[in-house]
Order: sequence, then C-alpha cells, then structure tokens
Amino acid sequence: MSDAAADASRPELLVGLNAVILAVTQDQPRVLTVGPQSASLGDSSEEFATSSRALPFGPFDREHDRTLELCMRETVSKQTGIELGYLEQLYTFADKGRDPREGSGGSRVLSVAYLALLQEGPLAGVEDATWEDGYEFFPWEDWRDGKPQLVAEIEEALLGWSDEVEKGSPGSGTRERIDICFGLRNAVWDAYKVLERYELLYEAKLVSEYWLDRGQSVTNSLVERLGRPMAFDHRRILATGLGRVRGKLRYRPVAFELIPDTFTLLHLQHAVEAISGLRTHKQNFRRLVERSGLVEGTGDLESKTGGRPAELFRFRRAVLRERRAPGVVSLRPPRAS
Amino acid sequence: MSDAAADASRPELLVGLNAVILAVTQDQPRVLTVGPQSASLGDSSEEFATSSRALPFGPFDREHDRTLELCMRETVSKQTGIELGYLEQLYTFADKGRDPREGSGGSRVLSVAYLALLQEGPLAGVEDATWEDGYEFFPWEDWRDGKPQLVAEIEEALLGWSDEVEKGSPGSGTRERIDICFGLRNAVWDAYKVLERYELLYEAKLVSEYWLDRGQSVTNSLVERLGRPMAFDHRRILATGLGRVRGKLRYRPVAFELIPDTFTLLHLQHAVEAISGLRTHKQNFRRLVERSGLVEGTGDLESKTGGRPAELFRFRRAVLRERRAPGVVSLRPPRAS
DNA sequence: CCACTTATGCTCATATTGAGCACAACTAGA
DNA sequence: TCTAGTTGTGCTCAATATGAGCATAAGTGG
Repeated sequence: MSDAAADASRPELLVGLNAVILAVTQDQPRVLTVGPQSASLGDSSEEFATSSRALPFGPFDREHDRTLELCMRETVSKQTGIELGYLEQLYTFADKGRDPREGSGGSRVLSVAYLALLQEGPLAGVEDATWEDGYEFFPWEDWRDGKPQLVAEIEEALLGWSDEVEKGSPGSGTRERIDICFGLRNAVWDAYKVLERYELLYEAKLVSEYWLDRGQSVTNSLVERLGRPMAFDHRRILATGLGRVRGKLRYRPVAFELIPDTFTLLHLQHAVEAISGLRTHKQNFRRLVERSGLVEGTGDLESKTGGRPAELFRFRRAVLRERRAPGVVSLRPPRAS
Repeated sequence: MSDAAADASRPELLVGLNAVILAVTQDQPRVLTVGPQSASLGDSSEEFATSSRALPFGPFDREHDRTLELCMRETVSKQTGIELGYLEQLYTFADKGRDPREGSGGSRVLSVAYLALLQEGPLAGVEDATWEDGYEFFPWEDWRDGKPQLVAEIEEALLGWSDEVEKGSPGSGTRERIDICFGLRNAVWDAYKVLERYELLYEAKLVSEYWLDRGQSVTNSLVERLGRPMAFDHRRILATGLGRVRGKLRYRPVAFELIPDTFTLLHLQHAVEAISGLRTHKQNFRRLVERSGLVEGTGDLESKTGGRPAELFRFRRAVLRERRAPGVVSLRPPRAS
C-alpha cells in the first residue's frame, strides 16, 4: 500500500472489494455498513465527506492477497471483526467515472463486489461499522404488509416522467419498462428485480444519488422519502446484492445462512419473508420445507413462542450436496391488499 | 499497451478479459476458440507454446476502455470479426499462480470472464479463431443418448481415488462429493454442475491439465479420453460458462439467443438439448413453450423437415420485459437407459 | 375457566408435469 | 398410386405440486 501511486507517468489501476453483508434480526433485513471515510482507497482524494453510510470496502493487494475471496474475508474481519461464512461473488465493475475516487488524472478503480449472508453479531473492528435496517435504503421493496403506500406515489411519479420522455423521444419503451419493474398492467411484481427498479428510479431522478452525484441538493419531497442514500454507488451495489439473494432463495437453500443452527419453522419463514419482502402462507411454507428434506426435527421444543411450543429443526447441511437443492420459497406477489 | 510494464519496482496488475462464446450448430454446442498465442498478455513471457486452444482473451486498457463489457465486445470483434449480442459476466479470478503468464517477479493477472450466446457465423478476425465442438472438451457432459459409457469409467476411477483419499484422511467426504457431482446413490445427475465435475476430475488427476500444469505428460489412457485440454485454465472457465447457461435455461429464455429469428419448435428444442446435454419429451416441450407466451407463430411453414412441414415461430422479444420470463426447460435427468 | 396466541394436521380445488396414444401431412421409393 | 418412413401436432390421463382455508392442539396471562 505504501509505494503505490508513486509513478505518475502511468495512472494506477486500483482494485477494490466491496461487500454486501446481510443478516436478518427480529424479522428485519440488516446491512453491515461503515462510515464513508473507511471506504477510501487509502491514498489521494479525501474530499468525500458525506454523512451517508458505505459498504465495507478494502483494497486488493496484488502482492499480499492470494485470492479475491480471501482478501474480502480479511478486509471485513479487520474492519468489523466479523468472520464471514457464506460468501459469493456478485459483480465486477470498472466503469469510467463510476467511482468518484478516481482522480482526474486517469486513474481507474475496478471493484469486485461480494455478497455475504450471516447472523447479526456484535461488531468489534477498528472502523465505525454499524448494522442498518435494509429497507431504510429501499422502502419500496418491503411488501410484507401489502403494497406500500409509497409505491403508489412512485408509480405516479414514474408515469409522469415516462410521459415526458415519450414526448422527447417517442417509442422509447419507457412505459413498458415501468410496467415490468413495478408489476403494472399485465406484468407482476417480481421481488427479484431490485436493481432494475433502483436504476429506473435513478434515471427518473427520483433517488437522492442522482442529485448528489451532480453536486446538487435534494429538494423534492418524494425523493427525500425514497430511502437513505449511500456513499458512492453503494446503494446500487446493495440493490444488486438484495436482488441476488431474493433470486437465490428460489432455488438454493440460502435462507439457512441467516438463522441459527436450530430454529422453528416460523423463524425460518420470517427470515425468508424479511429478505423477499413478501408474505407466505404459513401452512404451505411448512409443507414445502418439511417435504423438501432440507430440515430434520431435533426433538426439542421452543417454548417462548407466545403460544403453543414449536418443534425445533436443524438444517441438514448434507443435502447441500445432494440433489438439486430445492430452495425454500416460490416468491410470488402478495395477495392484493 | 506500449508504455506498460516499464516500472519494474512495482509489479504490474494486469487485467484481462476472457470470453466463453457459445453457439449451437447442427444440434451441437460450439465454442469459439483462438490459438493460445493469441491469448498472451501482449508483453513478456511467451513460453506457452501448447497446441491447445484458448478462449478469446484481451487485455483491459485502463486508459482507453470505458467499461469492461465494451472492452470485451471490442476485443472479440477485433480478434474474430464477431459482434456479440447476448453477453453476461461470469466470474472474476485473481488467484495467485492461477495464470502461468504471471511472471515470477510477482506480477499479477486478474481475469474477468464473460459468457456470450449467439449463432455460429464466419470468422474474419486477425487471429486464428475457430469454432470447436463443445463436447470434445467435456465428453462426459453429453447425455442426449443416455448415460455415456465414459461416465461409467469415470465413476469407477473416481471411486478408486476416493478409497485412497479416505485411507489417507478418513471422513473427507470425498465419496459424497462424487455422488453429488455424478448423481450416484440417492443423488441425481444435475446438468448444471459442470464446474463441480471438472474440478473433481482435476483433483482426482483425471484431466490432462492436472499433468500439464505440472510439466508432466499424460500417460493414462482414461485421462487421454477425458476431453481435449485447453490452454491455461480455460477449460475451467468454459465449464463455468456451460454450467451457467444450463442453469439459466431453467428460468430465463436464453435459448432464443442461439437460434435464428424464425424457427420451428423442434429447432428450438434441439438447441436446448444441445446445451443441456439432455433429451426432453417433444410434446411436453412444445406445450411448455407454446403456453409460456414466449413465442408466436409467423403463419409460415418450414417444409424441409423431412416429414410434415412445421410451423415457424418467432420469439416475442417483448416478453423479455414482461413477467418473470419463464425459461424454456425444466432440466431433468434423462430417463434411465 | 377464558380469551388469545402460535403450532400443526388435513382437505380440496386447481395448476403443472411426465408419459404416451393417435392422427396429420409431408417425402422417397416400390 | 400405394406404402413405409419421417416429423408435426392435438389430446388424454395419471401423478404431483400449489394455493387457500378449516379445524384442532397446546401453550400464555389473566
């Protein structure tokens, strides 16, 4: 890290790792964040004194780190004291101008984003890491109590914007995109399209980052209510991560990464619902899980349910390796309400 | 590209892009390859004079290229004359020692792999690009005529290897891994696990690359029949790509990227079967596709079917944007045979 | 004992899937 | 022209899977 960026004749290519680290606590999705200064690249430009939170970030050291994944684990461990378990790669970006930490001298940032799932625990790192509520960044993504009022407002704003766009360049298909992203007309709300929705809102100038990226302040009241912004393009990366887990819930048993080793079926269901932002039919969920062979009863009971005690189950890790591990939900749109 | 690698005090981090480019021609999956020298990083070490084919490769230029994806498209266009359509990111690696083009001086290669789907066409680039049969690299992956004889031999060899491993370190779970990868005992053959199988074979010293990576020559007759090796770790990347398409076939209508704009349902089915390596029930396939709303009849007929003329269909690109685009197969293991 | 809560078993109507039969519409050759 | 062979297409039927809800079990706090 020390002798870097010395040779000005050849602008550096910096490689950085970002982590979307998700947990579920008390039926709420949680995201691990750090203060934005922690997310700096260690050298040069430090003029990003936003109050927004950032995703844990670390530079990849070409001399020291053996693999990207190991580097990711070490970075998070150092910054927050957390040892990651489930970890998968999300996406790699190198878009020019994407990262404001790229100087004007032509230096370039390549970012590899990862997704981690675990249970929330105490933070003990050197940075000011905190757990934040996931839906504070995406208030329109939580449909567990039915379609949020906010979504109606979003739709209205988007349709207005679409009309304008159509005036400027007819046949742009903007209206169709809106329908698909938000499940209007003959489309259906698809929980998985988190990134598509965020990008649409950005284009429509409805999220704060659009204005902040341009050095302007937010005045529109709807924009203010459309979730907390994050530093850099981290809310976009978070959207990618949330979309990825939601998709994966459908066909891989990832939900178990978010809950303790033994759990009640309702506990599992709540974790799934927290991530997917949708409600599921309790009896059917239980039928699905039990028949999947993914879990086995422990014989013990959980009595602090507030009602009849529930059987405790354990995830049969062995099946991870068996057949086409089924996943535990079929994410469907919530019943109208 | 010219002033690079000048500063020896700080080893370079080279970023390269690899492409898995797949097509289906005459019911066979096809892979676009280049001669291995085309895959060099443009500078230094040129001692890799293998006869194996390589995946199209190009360096990412931090000063010139705006995004990774654009760089990928340009690279392939220059090397082979092909303009890519469907293109998605596969994976990013930076494992130390992964790429033999990393000098001993500590220089490092970070590779971003992409997956492209298109129809095979003539090649017109500056390199010696060729289309190769996909299953020549993975002969054990083609189950369209039932379980290949070769797979039985593989299983036998793997079980022998597993016994040895178990002797050395009991409880390694090697046997279980084999079962899962190859669908033994209570597991099922999962077409999607291409990478897992390749890696298992590598560990078991059953693919040529294991020996070539160690500078040894292949003597075992089974190893010789286990597919053509590729340069570097490109067969591994190809396995990643093939696995990804197979997985994606299940839930996204990607098969249409591989066939012309108008096609018969059997044509579509053959493309799917070529990629998945599995047979599907014809009438049920047709029912699935027609009911999905993904296609519409053109009214025209194809008469060169060898039997009754078949209706020609067209992919309704619009649905790409509708609902949860269904995908066109449920990949299941073939009926025993 | 009551009101309330959560757990769990079970039913039922409705899709979806896997498998196959039967006939249609063409070609090649006897 | 008749026949055998080929592929296309419609349809049936059983087996499962899914969505929704009723009913009962087994706790809690009064």
